[in-house]
Amino acid sequence: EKQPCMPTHPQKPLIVKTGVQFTTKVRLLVKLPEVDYQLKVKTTFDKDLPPGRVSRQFFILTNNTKVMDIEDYSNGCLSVEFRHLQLKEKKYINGTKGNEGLLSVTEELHSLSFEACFTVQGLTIDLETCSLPLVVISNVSQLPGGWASVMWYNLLTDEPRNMAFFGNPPRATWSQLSEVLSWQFSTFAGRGLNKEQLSMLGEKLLGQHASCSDYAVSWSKFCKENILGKPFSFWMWLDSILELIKKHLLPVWNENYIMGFVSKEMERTLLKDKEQGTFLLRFSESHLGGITFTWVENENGDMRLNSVEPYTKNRLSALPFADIIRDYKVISDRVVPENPLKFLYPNIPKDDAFGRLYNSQPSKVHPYIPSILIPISELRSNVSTSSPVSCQSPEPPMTPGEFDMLNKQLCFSMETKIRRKMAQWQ
Amino acid sequence: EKQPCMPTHPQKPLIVKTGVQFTTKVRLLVKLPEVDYQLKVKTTFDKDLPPGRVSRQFFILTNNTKVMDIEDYSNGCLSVEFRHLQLKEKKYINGTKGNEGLLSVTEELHSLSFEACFTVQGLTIDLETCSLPLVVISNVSQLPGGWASVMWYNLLTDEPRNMAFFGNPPRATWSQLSEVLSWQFSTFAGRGLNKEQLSMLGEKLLGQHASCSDYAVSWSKFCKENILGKPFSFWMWLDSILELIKKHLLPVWNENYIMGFVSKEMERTLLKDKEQGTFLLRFSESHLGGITFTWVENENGDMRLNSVEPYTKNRLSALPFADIIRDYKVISDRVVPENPLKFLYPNIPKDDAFGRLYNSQPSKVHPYIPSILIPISELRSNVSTSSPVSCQSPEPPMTPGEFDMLNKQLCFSMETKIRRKMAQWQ
DNA sequence: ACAGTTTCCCGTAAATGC
DNA sequence: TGCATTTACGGGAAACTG
Repeated sequence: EKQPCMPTHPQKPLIVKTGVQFTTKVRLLVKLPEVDYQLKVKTTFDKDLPPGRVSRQFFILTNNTKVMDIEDYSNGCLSVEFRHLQLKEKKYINGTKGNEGLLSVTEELHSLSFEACFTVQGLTIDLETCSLPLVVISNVSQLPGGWASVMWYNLLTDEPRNMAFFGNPPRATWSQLSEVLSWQFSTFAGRGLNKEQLSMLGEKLLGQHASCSDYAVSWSKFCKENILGKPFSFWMWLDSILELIKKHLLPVWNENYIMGFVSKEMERTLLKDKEQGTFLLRFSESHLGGITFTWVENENGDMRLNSVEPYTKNRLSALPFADIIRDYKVISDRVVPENPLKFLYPNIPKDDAFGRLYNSQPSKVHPYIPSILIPISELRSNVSTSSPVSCQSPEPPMTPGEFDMLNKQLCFSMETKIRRKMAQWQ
Repeated sequence: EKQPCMPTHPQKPLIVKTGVQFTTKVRLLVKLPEVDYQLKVKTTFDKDLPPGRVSRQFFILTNNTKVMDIEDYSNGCLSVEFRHLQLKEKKYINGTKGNEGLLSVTEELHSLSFEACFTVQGLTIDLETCSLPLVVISNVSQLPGGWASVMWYNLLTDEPRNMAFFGNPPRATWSQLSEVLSWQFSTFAGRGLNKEQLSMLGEKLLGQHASCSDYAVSWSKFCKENILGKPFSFWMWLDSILELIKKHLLPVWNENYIMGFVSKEMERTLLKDKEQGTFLLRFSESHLGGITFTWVENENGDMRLNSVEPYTKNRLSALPFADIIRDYKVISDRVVPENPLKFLYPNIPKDDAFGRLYNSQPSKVHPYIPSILIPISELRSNVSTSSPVSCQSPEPPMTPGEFDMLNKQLCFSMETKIRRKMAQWQ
């Protein structure tokens, strides 16, 4: 009967952080016969606790009762918006909390309930509804995990509230999952993932099953288990890249200049026959939130690929990425430093691609001599010969595989599906 | 009878930030005849409000009563330490707050009171004491202003609580003030200011009165009025330098490699006859928290001075200052870049001075080519001839003047005086 | 409109709990 | 002890408020 609207973290609905204000809205969808008194709505957190096991418990710190009002810009239905709500954890419930130890806090699902009661023609009517499952976090460091839960839940079930969802979470087919991943990039970074990029992600996540778009990925594989040999899971890695783009690479990403997700084999294949100075941009697979460039160098007729140590948010906040590309220099044995980056793959002259994105340095504070930071690599001749060519292209090999790209229509319908669901709560 | 001990911001006692925990301690200095019950102490914020005018009002959020205990490592006297105290502002006292509009929040003085009551041999005895004046802030951005107040108060009065002090604050002689300033640097940066540095500060603050160490500086001049032509006061400027040192320049400062405070004339005098490549380090006078180097260049037999655009905390957190000095390069018209910094004034070879402070780059993440940031200035030949030599040494001229350096003994006695006072509360 | 002041809250670091 | 989770709070920015 009523439609509640969810609290939102910046662009991330259904995640609430303790001690941070959130907003929620309920709408009464049925038209009531004239009610001559004001209709009060009360919101409660986790009203009906799941019977047995109880994990963390929270309560709403601030005032949780408000009167419904005729919605401004709408068909005159009643609605109420709770603002400045804030969650706090109940301490010392009864001894220890009975969490089964299997679920992490970001897999724990909660909900907001809304209740109202009114009398019409001697009839007392109780209204009640509640939100889609929420994830409660206490620090933004838990946001990626929480968001993974929200995505998985809404991707894989239509149940309005299955609080035990993560007790035995269903798998997602790669076709479903890749759609959501691309949607993440288009929503948060402004441009989705293309077929090739998704192909590399599929290989990374599925290995030998990558060719099968019906292959079902487990929740654990997606978000809980670490990538083999790395101290982070697939989603943590991907989300770190999303954050890097949002904060430091937005224009470059949106111009489609970042290939980003390329396997080692693919990189070599693409650059093999290219002119010296051809380069591409891709994300680090070994570290969280890093971007590097790989360029073609010609050494006595031998082609070889070099990659720079990845740039992370710290360095990028000192120096925008486009400027890094403009100014990057390699100096080998007291020769004049040279910028090895000439053509963005396949063959766009560097300045044609990045010219508009360069910063308008230098700064011109008069009596001073302007100074900029430039990134530089120093190659000693012994270093440059000590590593065999096969080691020059960094990071472990990825088995190439076929990958069924989702067509645009599917992609949109997915987007619509999630959007529709989210929209119910907005 | 009792000695309270003050809340502390990191190293800055007598300043309390709302919503942030602080600690305070009270000691009973007299030995009481055996008291067979526990002695409760209650602490109250601003217990006796000054009668008329009332400005902001605060209260202690957390539990404010505790039982005195025999102090662990001491002569067995009673003491109690309140931890996790937290201040919150009372809102909507009675309409508007009656602040006279003259004092800023960091000039508003407050205090903590401590009360206890006990009966001995039928006699009821009330004990009460209170703290030195406190400054309450709501954001760390107010810390410099608050600390200025604490310094000024404790420098210029021995009254234990004169809450109206800043209604008409006394002046400080330059001799008193310079001692405190030097003490600030030795306390927070590990090395005080020498005679020449204080001389430059004196000129900056006093102008033509700089030669007179008895000249009295007003509170307003020190902390409230902006420096002529600048959007900040003398103390805000100096404190920004202190912060810069604390966060980014500690080893360089403590090695005494930063001359720091040098007037334009003095700089020119010092460097005039020096060898090409001689440089000195000084703080920016035009911007908050900046450091630059000025070096000697020889151009067809003409000496000239160049200064680099000052480095501020943002750049220094991308690149440590010693590395900047090591790597700085000037490139003019496609010549091989050269580092113009050779000898730290007067004539210490650069690497002798800074060698130990260089970072141990590069980082060696194997498959990648390591990359570092280097600071670089590009000189176009037309630029380098367009500005007359007289403009090369930046920032407006400072009238040189004589300055009576405080001798070391005075310096210590000052330090002792403030320390003694602070110690009472610690 | 605006400046002084407070609130908000991310992101890092430290503390806490299990 | 180590890992998961929460708390603490500096710092930049937005919101507030006379």
